[in-house]
Amino acid sequence: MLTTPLSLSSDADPAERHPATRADRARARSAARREAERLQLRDHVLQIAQRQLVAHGYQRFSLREVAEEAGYSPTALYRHFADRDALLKEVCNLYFARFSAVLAAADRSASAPRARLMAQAQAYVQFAIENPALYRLMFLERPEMGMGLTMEEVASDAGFGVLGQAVGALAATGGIGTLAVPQATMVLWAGVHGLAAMVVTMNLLPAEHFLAMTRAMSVTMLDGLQHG
Amino acid sequence: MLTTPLSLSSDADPAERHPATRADRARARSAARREAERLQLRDHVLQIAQRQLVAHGYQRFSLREVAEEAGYSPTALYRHFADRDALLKEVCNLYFARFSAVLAAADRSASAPRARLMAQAQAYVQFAIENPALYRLMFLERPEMGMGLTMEEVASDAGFGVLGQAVGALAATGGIGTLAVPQATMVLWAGVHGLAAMVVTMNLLPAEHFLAMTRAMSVTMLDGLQHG
DNA sequence: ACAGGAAAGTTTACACTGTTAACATAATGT
DNA sequence: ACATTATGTTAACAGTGTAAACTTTCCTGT
Repeated sequence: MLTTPLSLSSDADPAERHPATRADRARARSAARREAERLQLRDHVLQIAQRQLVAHGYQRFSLREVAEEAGYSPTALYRHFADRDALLKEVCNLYFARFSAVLAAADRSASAPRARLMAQAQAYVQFAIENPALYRLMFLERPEMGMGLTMEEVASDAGFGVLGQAVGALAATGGIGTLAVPQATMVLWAGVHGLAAMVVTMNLLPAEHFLAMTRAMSVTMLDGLQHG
Repeated sequence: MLTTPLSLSSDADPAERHPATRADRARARSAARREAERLQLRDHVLQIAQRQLVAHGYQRFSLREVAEEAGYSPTALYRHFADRDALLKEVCNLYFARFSAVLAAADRSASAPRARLMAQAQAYVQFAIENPALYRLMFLERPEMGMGLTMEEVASDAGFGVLGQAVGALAATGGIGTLAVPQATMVLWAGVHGLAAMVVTMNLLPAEHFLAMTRAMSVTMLDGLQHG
């Protein structure tokens, strides 16, 4: 476990591109192939886990069922993931990247700071509407999974850099009153998070309803920040 | 099961205050006593369940453990509660009353509509800080338990009558711009709910932090409503 | 007063869950 | 060729919620 990645990395070392013996090359390629297989398996399991998570929801997500669908015995997964929570954490991370990409795309869809923030809020709630189980896992159920950071860190630049930057841009145009940028960011985030939490919790109401409410909330908060 | 409550209610019928025979009176008192015992047991179990819920959190709440502490076999509770969720729902209802009482008290602590809403928001988050497991159960985990209502119904008069009334009072003084009262109520609720959800989810941060953020959020939203 | 029946509770059992330990086996490094 | 490591599997443990069958206790109608 220790030697394999080391020999692999030393193989990638440009100083020794072509190892001396053919046996060395074969060994390196073998290790690389095994590593690739391992990663492929991890990806496969992660995809199944993600599917089952959105299908059955967090509460009924079962490690054994994932193993069964993947074609392994229940305990086999423990070779690749520490435990159930570690597996879910990886699913989480996958979607965290996707989520911040969605927010970034929404941010780019407008130019004025206020419009950027409105678009972000809309995309934020839209994500929660489309992936309720995932939003729940990321932000409600297991906070350690989503982030081991404090709220300020998150708001500043860790995962929600786009939000913080847009708020900064708004502040530059005088759109923020007395509040500091981190505080304003947190307020905006918490407001939209409240709507997203409602989306996730009560899945009965139509999506448009929540989106309309998101608009109302966004303009209210932005107006409030301005005339603060 | 059918005859007992009927005879009891017919006993309470003012038309026949004193039943004819002594046997009838004895029978009625016996039924009443048994009913009282039953209610007392329910209360006992509910108190234990509530204690274990706040102690271990929702995820690790176990029906069997409640039964054990109450001194019953696991399946005995099924005579009094349909299933685990029904039991939790009753715990929920207990605290729902307490919660709305807290909000009402906060509302009475001030007179101006804006001050009333600020006080309610503070009390709201304070409740989440003090009873995270319960807030989670009531508003995050099992929405059907807290309420089978739509958001508008809740906001109007079902459980959050105090909130809706305060918003109405604010609207009367012209404190609300273009938004209608139900919408404004929902926005305010969602904003504070977002903070409460954060409190419940990441229990690491100090309470004062969240309370300060609650103030910032409240003034921002109220300002935003006014200059809408 | 006594048979009949409902109510309350217990034991047993089932189908699950996550997780650990012991074992098997195949691929690899020396 | 031998030892080791990686990758599985099976067996087992301690939990969980819940349903069915059985006991016991108490109440009721005749």
